[in-house]
This record gives sequence, C-alpha cells and structure tokens, in this order.
Amino acid sequence: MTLNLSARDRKIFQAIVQDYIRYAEPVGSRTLARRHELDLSPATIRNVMADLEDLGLLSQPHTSAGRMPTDSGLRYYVDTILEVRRISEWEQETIDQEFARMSHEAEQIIRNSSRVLSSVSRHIGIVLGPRRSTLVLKKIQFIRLNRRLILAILVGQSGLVQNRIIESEGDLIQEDLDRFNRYLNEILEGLTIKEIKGRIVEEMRLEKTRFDQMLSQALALSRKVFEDETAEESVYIDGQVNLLEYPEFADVDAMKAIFKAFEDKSILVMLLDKTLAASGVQIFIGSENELAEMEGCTLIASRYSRGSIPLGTLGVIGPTRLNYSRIIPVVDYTARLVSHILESTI
Amino acid sequence: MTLNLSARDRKIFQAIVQDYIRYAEPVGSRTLARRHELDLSPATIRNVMADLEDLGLLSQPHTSAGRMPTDSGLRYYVDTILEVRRISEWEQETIDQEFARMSHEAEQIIRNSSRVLSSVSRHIGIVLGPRRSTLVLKKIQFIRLNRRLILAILVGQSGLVQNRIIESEGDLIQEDLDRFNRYLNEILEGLTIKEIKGRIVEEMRLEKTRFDQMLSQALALSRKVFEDETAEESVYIDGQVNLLEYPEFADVDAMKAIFKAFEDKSILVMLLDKTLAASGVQIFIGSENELAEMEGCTLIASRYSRGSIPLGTLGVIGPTRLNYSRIIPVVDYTARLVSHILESTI
DNA sequence: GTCAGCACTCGACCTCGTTGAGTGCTGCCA
DNA sequence: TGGCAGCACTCAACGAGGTCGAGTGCTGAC
Repeated sequence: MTLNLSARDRKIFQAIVQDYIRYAEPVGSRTLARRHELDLSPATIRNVMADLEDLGLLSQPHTSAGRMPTDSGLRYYVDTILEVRRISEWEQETIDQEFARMSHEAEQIIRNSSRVLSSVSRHIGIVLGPRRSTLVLKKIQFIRLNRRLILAILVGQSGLVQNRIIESEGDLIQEDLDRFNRYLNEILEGLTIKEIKGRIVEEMRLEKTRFDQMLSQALALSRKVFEDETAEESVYIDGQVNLLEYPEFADVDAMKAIFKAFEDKSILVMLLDKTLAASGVQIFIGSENELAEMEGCTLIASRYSRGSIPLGTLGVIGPTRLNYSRIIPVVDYTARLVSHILESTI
Repeated sequence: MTLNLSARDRKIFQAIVQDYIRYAEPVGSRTLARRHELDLSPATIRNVMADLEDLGLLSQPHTSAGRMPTDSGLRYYVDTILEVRRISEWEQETIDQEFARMSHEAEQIIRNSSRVLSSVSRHIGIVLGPRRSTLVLKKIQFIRLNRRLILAILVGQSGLVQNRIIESEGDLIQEDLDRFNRYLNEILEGLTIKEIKGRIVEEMRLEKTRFDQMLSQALALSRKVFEDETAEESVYIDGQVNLLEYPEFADVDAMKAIFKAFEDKSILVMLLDKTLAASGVQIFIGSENELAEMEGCTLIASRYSRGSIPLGTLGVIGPTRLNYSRIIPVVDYTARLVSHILESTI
C-alpha cells in the first residue's frame, strides 16, 4: 500500500495504533489528545480520524465508540511506520540461557524452540520441524524385529534420527540385513532423501541386469522406507494458555474457534510453509491469513536453516494487536540462534 | 464409604446424579418428580434430599437452588450405584478403525491413543508414555557424528527407538564404535535399562582387571548413555478444546486455571503414575486429585502393558459430571486394545 | 487549518420490580 | 409414622428504565 499521509496524520495514526496495542480498546479523540503530546485539539484529531477511516486504516465498532486500526491499518503500520528495535538485552539473555540448557540434539533444540518463544514472547510459540525429505543421510540401518517386521533407522548428518517399521516379504535374518546396511550406506550416504529416491530407482535398473538377489532385495526394502510419506510435517505449539490473558479472546466462542484451528495443524502447516520459501521475518496479520479460523491473530515467523538449507519455520502467534516492535526481533533472533546452533551440531 | 441408603433414597440419589450429569445444573425436587417416575411428591423428595445433604452426598450452591452431587457423592455413585455398561458397538468400531489405520510402530500407537480417546470420548485424551527405563534393549548402536559428538541409538524389543547424543572423550573413529557395538550388544541384549546400569558397573569392575582399553572405553561410553535421566516421562494430551464445550468451564478464569494445569505436565505425570501401580480402570474425582488445579475435573485412567510389564497409562479427563457409564468402558477397552496391539508388535 | 461548542449516540452500569424454581416447615391423614 | 399439601420465604435471572461518560459529526469563528 503506497499511501501518502502527511507527517501529522502519520503521527496521529501511530498514536492510535500504539494506544490500541497497549489498551486493546478503541481509542477516542479526547483520550488520544490527553495521552499524547500532539498539540492538537480532539476536534482536529476527529477530522483526521475520519480521513484515516476513509482510507481504510481505521474502523469503528459502533457509532459512538473510538477508532481502532483495521488489519490493513496494522499492515501499513508494520510496513511503513514501525521501527523495529534491537532485541532487548534481557530477552536475548533469556533465550540464550534457555537454549544453553538444552542438549545438543537437533530434534530437542527444534522442538523446544516453541516453548522458548512462547515464554519469552508471552504469546503462542510455534515451530515447524524439518520435513523428512530434507534429511541428508549419514547412515541407514535395518534391524530385524521379528519374522514380519523390520525397523529402519535413518540418521541424518545433523544427528536427527528417523525410524520406520516396514514389513518384509520373506523372513530375513539379521546377517542379511547387515549386508544390506553395508551396501546401502555405501551408495546412499550424503544424499538427501529426495536424491535417494532417484538413486534407488536408478540402482534398481542397474542391479536387476546383474541379477544379484541380495542387492535387489536391499533396494526393494529401502524403497519401502523412502516411499513412506506419512507424517511429512511436524508442528509443535506451546503456550496456548497465553492467549487467554488477552481481553479480545475473553469470550468463550472466540476462544473456541481459535483453539479448534490449532487442533487441526494442517492450517498452520500451510502458513508456515509459505514462510519457508522466503528469508527474513514474515508477518501475517489477521484476515491476511486467508483463514477465517485465524481471524484476530497475527503470525510472526521466520525460517531457520542449517548452512544454506532452510529446514523449517518458527514463530509467534498472538492477537493482531501484539507488540510488533518487541516480538519481531525476538523471532528474528531466535531463528538465527537456532540456525547457528544447528550449524554447530554437525 | 459404606452408607446404608434405603432403596428409595438410592433411587432418588441416582436420579439426581443422572439429571446433573445430563443437564449440568442443580436439580430441584419438583423437576426431579416431573422428569422421573418416582411416584413421590416433591415435598417427600425434599425431605430425602435434606437427608442426603446431611450425609454429604449433595450440596446446594445457594439456598434457593436445587441440589447437585458433591465429589464424594459422585464417588459413592460410581462405587456403588453405577452399572458400567459394555462399550457400545459404535464406539468399539471407531476405536478399532482408528488403531487399524496406524502404523505398527509402538511409539505411534501410544502417542496417537490420546487422540483416539479424545475423539471418541469427546473429552480430553491423555497418555503417559513408557518410561525410558522400562525399555528392554534389543540393540545399541553408536554412530560417530563428529570429532566431539557420538549418537547413541537404543532399540527396544518392541521397536521403540531412543536416541541420545553424547560427547566423546577422545576422537573415536567409526571402526572403534563398531567394535563397541558388537561387544555391548553381546552383553546387554535382552536387559532392561535398569538392569543394564547394574551390568555396566559390574562389567567395568571385571574388565578393569583385564586392562582391555577397548572394552573399558565402550563401557564408559555406554554408561554416559544410560546415566542420562532427562525426559524420563512423556505425556501427550489431545482434545483440550473439548473442555470448552462444557458450561461449567464457560467462564474464562476457570478455563485458564485448567489450561495452566495442563501446561505443567508434571502434575499429570504424578496422577498417571499412581494409576500405573494398580490394574483396572482408576477414577479420580475432582478434589480427590489433591490438586487444586484439577478441581472440577475427573480423570478416568487405566494402564497399558506389553506382556506382563505395565508400560504407561492412558485415560480421559473431563468435567466431574462426565458420563461415567460411557467413558469407563471406553478407557478400559482402549487400554486393553493398546496392550494387545503392543503385544503383537514384538 | 485549527478548534470551541453543541447536539447527538450508544455501550456500560446501576437499580428495581417481576418471575419462577427452589427451599424448609407445619400439620393433617391413612 | 411415612407421605404430602400448603404456605411463607429465598434468590438468581431477566427486563425495563435511568444515568453517566466517552465517543462522534457538524458548524462557524478566528
């Protein structure tokens, strides 16, 4: 949106947004004049407010109430007025300490980051785990559970472990599996799961001509492992209670709607996925989410990576009137920190 | 509680409890007479009600309101009046189908059982995962991540996988670790983690005398793995939204208290742990929980096992006035089913 | 462009009376 | 003695009506 507001109008608009963020209530002209040193009378402010309302930046819940920013008003505020501060020392320290206390397991770190985000932001913390398919394989290992079932363990280079149980065709003894392990590790190490899928198909063609039964069995088995597409995404949510603290969700129906939305995580996956494609902090305000369920909520998210490979997304969900200038740097810092830590867990 | 109520008094009490469970409101003498075929006048019912109140089975929120059962009233009802029905066919089928759709991974099954419980009961589903220390080791495997870090993978006989990252003293190459693997698997397979701890100490004494550096290194490393006590318990909760449907939690403060209680899972762990010690369905009603946070809530739980070894607990949390005769068999059936499935995942 | 003044609006809140579902108590009857 | 009709009383819920205060838009003067 490229609006050309005068300096005065911007100042008034900023004051309105700030008061609304602070008090969660529509703000009137008289109160605004009293609370801020605008050197303007309420009447003048009213005129400006009317203009801003025409522009779609403000709205009134009812005739004799004050004004509050619309979603696009907030978007304008975030994009052109807001000055993002540095993260506060206290917050940075808290985050650092929380992560320092964790083990070096990549999964632990990713999983717990939503808890850290929620406790620092006092909103909802959310994190999208790495997709299985981004895993760079370090080791694959088959373990015989019983005559029917085989456990496949995939270890990623970052120490991330995935395991799946597959059914075997015939009865394979562990010695067979050990031979598979050696062979597969040789040809698959260092590839991503995506690459592996292609490689397997390719190898199958090659090996088939050679009629080596062991190899083709190994490939058939590993194919089963990598074809399994279930649970591609994992989302962790923490601190849902925090939403209850905010007056805009005081009524039970509003709450119910939001909590239901969180129950079905596919909605969140979609949103977080979008963020995965772009670098830097992304902000989705209220209705921009295109998701009726998330109305009244803002998502501030940023992706985290290992090296140059984006792994997942982490962020904060709060009411649309959340304190952007505080939360944005928190999310930004956390994403960078997680990326940095993951770097060193290689 | 061994109260001796006359048949008539029991009948009236039962009617009150049933109406309260159904309508979530204190029930008065007139309404009770109208709704049930008691062949008694309201006045008579009032006299009985006064008696039941003296016994501590009923209470009045205020003078001119009807009566509702106290927590001990509900306890009496559950213990001596309630007839637990068989699980309904529809519910059984739903549960069967949900579990049939899952993979054969023990962890999946346990984790998802809370979701199944919540959707069938329309309350909160909760499950306490197996403690790490009950794991019966099938295989241990060290994998070198880098010069400092080693990944240890523990595979249980049920196909459950645990992994931890530990720091190595010196730089060990994978060949060293492979030797460790062979040695450790030989001496540790089939033992529980608890037994393993003892075994390691014992072996260390033995091996030390033999001055075999490889073996003592292997033991030192495995000791690190098994000493790690973090995250002994895991609790999964599903369907918290369902609580919102019940009028007794309509006000935000009541809700907030409960949701906070769930946030701190240690409280739940304590309760579920109690259930782990006893067989059969356990019921904790409201204040019996000794936890102010859980006031107004009932927990119905039962443990699940693999073979003769109890692994964890699963159950349902709802308002104290939940439909006991429906939920008890659901929990019972689910616990049995999970145990049964785990049996066959060996 | 600024703003004082004015009439108007409307939600929040209080009060007060009514209603209805509930109670305890008393005393009569089989 | 158990059952119960009758009666006086209690109390939450609800709606109507009034007041208050924080808003608004508009007009006209400087």
